[in-house]
Amino acid sequence: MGPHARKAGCMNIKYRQLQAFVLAARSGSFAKAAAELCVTQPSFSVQIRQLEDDIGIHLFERTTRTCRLTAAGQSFYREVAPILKELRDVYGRITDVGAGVAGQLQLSALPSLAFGLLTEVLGQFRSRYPGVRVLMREELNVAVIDAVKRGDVELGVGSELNGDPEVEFKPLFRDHLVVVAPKDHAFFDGPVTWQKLDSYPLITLAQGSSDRAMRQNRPNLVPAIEVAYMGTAVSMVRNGLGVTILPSSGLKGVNMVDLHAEALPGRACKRTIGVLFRKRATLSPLAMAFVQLLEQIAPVDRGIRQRRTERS
Amino acid sequence: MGPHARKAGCMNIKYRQLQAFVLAARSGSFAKAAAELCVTQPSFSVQIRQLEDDIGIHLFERTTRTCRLTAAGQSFYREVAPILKELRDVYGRITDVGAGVAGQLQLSALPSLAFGLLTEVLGQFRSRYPGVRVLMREELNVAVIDAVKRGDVELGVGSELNGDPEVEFKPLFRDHLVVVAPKDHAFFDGPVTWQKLDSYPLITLAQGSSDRAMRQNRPNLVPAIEVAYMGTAVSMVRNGLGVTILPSSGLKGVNMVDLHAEALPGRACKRTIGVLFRKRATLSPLAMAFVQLLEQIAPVDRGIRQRRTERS
DNA sequence: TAAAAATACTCCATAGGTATTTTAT
DNA sequence: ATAAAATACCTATGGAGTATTTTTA
Repeated sequence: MGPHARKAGCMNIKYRQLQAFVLAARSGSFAKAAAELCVTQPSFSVQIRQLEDDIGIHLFERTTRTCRLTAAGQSFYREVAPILKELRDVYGRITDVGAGVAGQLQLSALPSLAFGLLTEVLGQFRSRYPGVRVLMREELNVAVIDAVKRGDVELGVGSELNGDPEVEFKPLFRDHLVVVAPKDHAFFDGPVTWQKLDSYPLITLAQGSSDRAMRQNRPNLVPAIEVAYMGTAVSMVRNGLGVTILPSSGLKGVNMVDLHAEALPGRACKRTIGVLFRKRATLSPLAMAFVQLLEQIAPVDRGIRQRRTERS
Repeated sequence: MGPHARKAGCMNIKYRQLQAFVLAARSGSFAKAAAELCVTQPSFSVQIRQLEDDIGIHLFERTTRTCRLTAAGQSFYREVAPILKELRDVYGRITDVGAGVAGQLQLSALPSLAFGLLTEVLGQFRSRYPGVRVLMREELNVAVIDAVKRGDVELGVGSELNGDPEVEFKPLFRDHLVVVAPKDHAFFDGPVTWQKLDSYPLITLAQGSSDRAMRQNRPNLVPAIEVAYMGTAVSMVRNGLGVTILPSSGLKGVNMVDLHAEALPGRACKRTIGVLFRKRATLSPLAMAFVQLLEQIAPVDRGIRQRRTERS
């Protein structure tokens, strides 16, 4: 300890001393308690003695053979023991969080990703960290970035968009819009273009990247049907109601039997999907593990996607 | 730390680390918190770092300029802060007890002593330790010894009687029975004897040392009046109802105006008054202080008593 | 006599200090 | 440029060890 150790209100509480006291009070023997604390008996004796010196009162009435609590010791025990237990519990919990066997991971992702890729990643994540609660929000890209920026979630998965100065972006893979239609549909006779979409009933998602791209590439295009969920759109396509535009990353999560998807050229049709997190925030071990899993799985995922979309 | 430090269930909680964490969380600045904790900033930084290492999770999201709690840090703070406060409170209380500014002193004394001597001692004791609660029982000598022996009270004041092996006795002064009568009473013509008591109406206390002595020295003596309190007996004497026998130590507490007291010879008329406490129980600082005061005041007290009783 | 606590001492880990560097505002 | 945190290094306290003594049941 330094030259001017004890100043205003600095009380010299030592956890070990209190722990030693509680153990001794419980077992009624210094030797036994010392064993429980994994220290030698002399060391233990010194701890108790120091605690008594610190607080200025004898807690044990002892001979060399026995030790029993004094009146003060009893009341101190009754007060301290439950507090120490609470402290141990809380400390244990946070340690569990540190070890990844407890805690929670809050993340926000694009609905298209939540559907396919993230479901897979989360599956592995949960088997690795069964005790961890995952809170996943599914929202539009701007909302994802906003949630990350405000600290509502630790991790976001989506595109960087304009790039916020407070948000870090770690790219994972390229995503592109595809047209989905029945396998033998006339749409796939020749190259896929935005113009061709004028000729068939179009099913679109009310919001999202495909909607945005459509407004940029073909502003006058009027969708025949607008739906909220990708699954709904794809199902309608399978039943011959029309064609739809989806981000390639979302395909994995939907049933593509009898359907075919092909990349759509044009502006705003490609984007880079990645992980978003607060700039210079140290990621929790859980978040880091999650990102690592994402990095492992995402490229594989992209491989599948390209095979599908590049066949024409 | 020794060779095999960390065994079963030994978690390495450090009060200082937690205290540092709570302070930093509160002030949002390591430097400020370090000042509050009366340590240098580097030392403080190290503490926080070590806590984070111990629990395996980052509690602060920090740059060299700022530090704010991570999500885990926030929840840890909410859990730990109140526990630490409780701990400080409890520790503060027991320290107060140690310092004698709080706590309680339980004692048992003979009624005759409680009246005079102990009232004086307690006056000084209370002015020295205003925060200490004193619980005084007034009871017969056997009950005093019993209370000490059973640990109901820490200190007893009375005579040793037969001497119990579990009870330590520390003599203070000699006490003797005196006859109390009006100043000019015929009783004081010539030496005081038990025989003479036959000739005057006797007022006695129902129980206690005077009663016991009477049965030994003059078994057939029948008291004219039996009362419960010394004050009552003395008042009756002053009003000419008779004479009474009291222990000299009790005289100080009663109004002796117009009265005179003189020592009574015979068996069981003298006894040594002292402090009683459990053998090899370490006395609390409060009890020790009390005993010290008793030792200071008791001899003075005895002096007064002797002057009064030896005048004849 | 044996068992349990206290004492004496030695040693190393760690808390705390000072000086300095880094970095974000 | 400045202020705050991090780093590096040194010192000394204290905690833990072993060996021994004391004391009482």
